[in-house]
Amino acid sequence: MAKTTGTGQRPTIRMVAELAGVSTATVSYVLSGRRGDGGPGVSDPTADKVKSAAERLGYHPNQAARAIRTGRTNTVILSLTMLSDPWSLSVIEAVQRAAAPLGITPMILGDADWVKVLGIHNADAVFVDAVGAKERDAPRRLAATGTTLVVFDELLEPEGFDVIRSLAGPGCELAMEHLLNGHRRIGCLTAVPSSGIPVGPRYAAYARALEGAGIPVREDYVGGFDGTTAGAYAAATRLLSLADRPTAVYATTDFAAVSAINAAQRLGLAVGKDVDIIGVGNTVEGERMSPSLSSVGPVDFFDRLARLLLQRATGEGSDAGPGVLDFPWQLFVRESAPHRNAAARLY
Amino acid sequence: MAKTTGTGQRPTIRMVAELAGVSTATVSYVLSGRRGDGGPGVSDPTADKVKSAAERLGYHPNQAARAIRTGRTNTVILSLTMLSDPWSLSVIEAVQRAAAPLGITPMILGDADWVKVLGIHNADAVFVDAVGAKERDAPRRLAATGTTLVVFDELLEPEGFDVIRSLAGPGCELAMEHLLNGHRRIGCLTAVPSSGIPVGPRYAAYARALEGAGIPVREDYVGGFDGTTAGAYAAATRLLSLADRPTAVYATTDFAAVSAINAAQRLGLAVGKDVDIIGVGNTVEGERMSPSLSSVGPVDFFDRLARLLLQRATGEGSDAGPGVLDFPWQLFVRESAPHRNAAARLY
DNA sequence: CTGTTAGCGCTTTCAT
DNA sequence: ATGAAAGCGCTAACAG
Repeated sequence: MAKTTGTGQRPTIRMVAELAGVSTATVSYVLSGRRGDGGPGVSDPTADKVKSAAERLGYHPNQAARAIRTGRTNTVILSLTMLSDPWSLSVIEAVQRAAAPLGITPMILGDADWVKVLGIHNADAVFVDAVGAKERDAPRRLAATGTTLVVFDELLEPEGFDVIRSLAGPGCELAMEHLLNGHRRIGCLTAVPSSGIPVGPRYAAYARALEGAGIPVREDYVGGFDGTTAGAYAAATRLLSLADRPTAVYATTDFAAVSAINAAQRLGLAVGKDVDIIGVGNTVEGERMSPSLSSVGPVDFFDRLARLLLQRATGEGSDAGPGVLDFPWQLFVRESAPHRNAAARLY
Repeated sequence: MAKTTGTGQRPTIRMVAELAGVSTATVSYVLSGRRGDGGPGVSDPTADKVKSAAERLGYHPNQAARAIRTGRTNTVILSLTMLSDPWSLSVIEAVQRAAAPLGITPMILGDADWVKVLGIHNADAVFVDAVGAKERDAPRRLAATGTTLVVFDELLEPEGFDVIRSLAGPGCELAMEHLLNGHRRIGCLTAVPSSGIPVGPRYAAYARALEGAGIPVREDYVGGFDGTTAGAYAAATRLLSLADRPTAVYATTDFAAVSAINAAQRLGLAVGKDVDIIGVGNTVEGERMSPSLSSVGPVDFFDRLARLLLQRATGEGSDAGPGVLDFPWQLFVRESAPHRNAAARLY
């Protein structure tokens, strides 16, 4: 078997140049694009020599070195907390689809400690899916030192970086309105911080909607959990095991709603009949499961997010500077919480 | 509010040097470690000047530039197909735990196209969780050009890279033996390629074990699916809806087993009683769910994998060269497929 | 059309 | 104890 490759070291542009009998500049030119501005600028014979030399050596330009010169890494970073959440997978999928044709590689950062990492590593653009309470000014600082950021946050104002807002509040109210049209005993599943008190606009919409309907918030109807699938499952089981269990459950994320559906079925309840369950986020997982999950979510969210991120990464799209991107929300009525009317009320 | 940061450009070591009134060499020295070999080599006053200058500028050394000099990126790449699989999450978690104290950042590559990416981007070490049929020689090529690789594969031989084997075959036989001790109608859930024919050692163990027990493989007992959670759920539903449904289900991955449990419960079957379900992989998700999932899996797998990867990344641990790392497997009997004896047979 | 050269930000001898 | 300077692999002016 021919030993086609070499020494255990990565081939450099210089080795290619030597093997092809040309200068490194020519190699760089041939491999990375046009020279100057106008005409062709390369002869076919030389180009071929270079290409075959590169091929033989298994040469690929060192991105770190290229980055240091051009300032571009051909990389975008996705900082994703909760990788197990289908929402994250949808982000990844959409960004990958959009990045591939541009020769840009999406790298995923599962680490919660994105602030430190982004201070050190460079990417053409970075998406951050959650800024914690202690890091509210980190995006501004990072943006000031040259990091191109797109953050997903309901409250942050754009200061040198883009903010994506999903308008979850109004969206979640859609979900609650849907349930209130047929239910009065409505439970809630929501991830809670260690303090134990529910927070965030998605939970707020629950409380506000109940209040608006003149229904007091029952503490035993609020199932706080730790953010894990197992936790959601346990919380749902507790809710649905109550003597006067809720006839509907509003979950602040789709994945919690999926856990609730599984828990309900385990308890022998017919979802969409004995109990209605609605989620938030409108993930494909929920859409595909059986019974399919009713949910609310932004329209065309992931693709537009991906488009913005890559536009920022490439610098293309002569759009205006950083700003806010809002997403209109919509109600997706499916099997787990069908339409109800007066005749089909569960109370 | 004081405008502490500057121009929208990342501060360089030169800016720090100027602000501190020292040379770039000194800055580099202060911030990255000892100079020379022996004695201290830095005076406290200068060190302080440098540190405070760096602080004020929000300076962090540019990793790309550092990489080009040192050849180290302080990065490991995890190439993970099937990010939704809890197995992948366990890998990520373990590697992050092990990498953090070393100042190494794990980057996740969700892209299936790892060969191309690894040819371009550098990392101190790379873990690859699956090599497809068309890429069998890619690891060797990459290793020859200087990439430090750890691949997870049952068959590949180490040629300049490490191979991790889980010895799934013998492990899966453990699972089947467990089920055969109480069942004769045993179904199988397994992801199948587009060809539609089940492959791989995990499925082979199923067929072999049945054969060994003198039980023919029934085609309608083999639930092939597309690798997604939803697909596994559908396949399990089909299996368990058969007139003479299997009394036990062997799933070639834990996540498929979890789907099977959900499907069984949806159908009103008591898991661990009416039907036994066992998985492969022994993930924490399975362990924590209710009923807890019986499974087989390697012992201490993720931590040892992480240890090896980071050892390769740092070059520490004066171990021998690349080789094969085998993992002994073990049966974990939990609620979804309890111990059975002659008296408790379901046939 | 091709080669020479400077320099990106950083580390690292080697002088001082 | 500190600084000057070379050079990592690459790209981009500018000559030729």
